[in-house]
Amino acid sequence: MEKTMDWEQRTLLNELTQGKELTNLLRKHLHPSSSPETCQVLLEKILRSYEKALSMLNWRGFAFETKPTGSTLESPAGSIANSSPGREGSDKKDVFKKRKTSSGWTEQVRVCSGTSLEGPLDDGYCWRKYGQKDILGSNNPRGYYRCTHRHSQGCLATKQVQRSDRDPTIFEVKYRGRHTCNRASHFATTSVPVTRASKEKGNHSREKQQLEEKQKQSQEMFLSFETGLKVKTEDLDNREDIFPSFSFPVESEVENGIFVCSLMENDIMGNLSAAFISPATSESNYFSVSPCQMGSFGLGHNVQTSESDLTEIISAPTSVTNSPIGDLDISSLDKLEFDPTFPSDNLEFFP
DNA sequence: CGAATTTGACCGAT
DNA sequence: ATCGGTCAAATTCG
Repeated sequence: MEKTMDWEQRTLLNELTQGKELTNLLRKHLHPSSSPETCQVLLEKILRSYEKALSMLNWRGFAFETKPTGSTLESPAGSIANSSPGREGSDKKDVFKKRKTSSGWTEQVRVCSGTSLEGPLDDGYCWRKYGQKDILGSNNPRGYYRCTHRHSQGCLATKQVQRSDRDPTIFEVKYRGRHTCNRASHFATTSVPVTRASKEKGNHSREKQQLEEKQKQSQEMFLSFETGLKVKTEDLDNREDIFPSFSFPVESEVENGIFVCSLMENDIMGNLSAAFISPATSESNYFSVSPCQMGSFGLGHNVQTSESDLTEIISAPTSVTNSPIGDLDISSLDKLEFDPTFPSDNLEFFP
């Protein structure tokens, strides 16, 4: 029975089941005799479970294909039957069907890689590359990444990274999905690495020209995001195919206070929706997330919202040792100043 | 040897 | 047929 489900379904089921069980537990603890802390903890867990489940649903666009469960059900990800490399047989996963893939990118970030041709710095999460594509009309290929903990924790976050055509020091990064993993990343371990200096893998057994493309993601994300980040977001999915805004007060587990960009993705559609997306077109709201000290420059600016998808662009000057990025226009930074008062480890939007 | 990347094929949408 | 996103076998990395 469960054998036949793919991991997504299992994860989803697990989360929901867990939510239910936890809720029951909570009910038992509702007596005055119980400690409020316990309840609090349970509550958090419950929320997290549901959050995760919701994000999965959101992610998959919601379209399940009710399938005669229990029988057959090919081998989705595990693959058993497909012995031949090219899978033409085509029993693929249709357990969940993807809905239009077009929209759904939550946000787009422009990242200026610090030193000349470094890769697109790390954002504090562990990503695993799962594809790369040449994009029509672009000179540079686009790389597709998903959270390393996808299978282990069911974390659905993904991102795509593409070097800007115009300015090769800039990477456009689009994030989608929210991290539900415990960002197992270290970051305490990296003791202010300043020099990644020689990352020269001397031997180029195969020199595709993409050595630059790789050798990025190392664990020094620290410097990367610490410069502060301004984000502007807006609704980007036509509400109709989005989840009927749910709202958990959720207040994000900001345990480490590492940057929290990801947190808005889902929230945008979910929690914050009511608050933020009203006049869909306006270019009004932005959040500013400025996790760390040192942010001495944070210029945000927005470019135009893209045609249909309204993913917008935010610029995140992340640089290592660099002066405030010059290439992004400084035109509109008056109003967006950096607010130093921002709590570093607890973000709360909403003025 | 396990984990991450590379890369061409597959697939859904257009 | 084309394009963008994903899969997964093969390959490389650590």
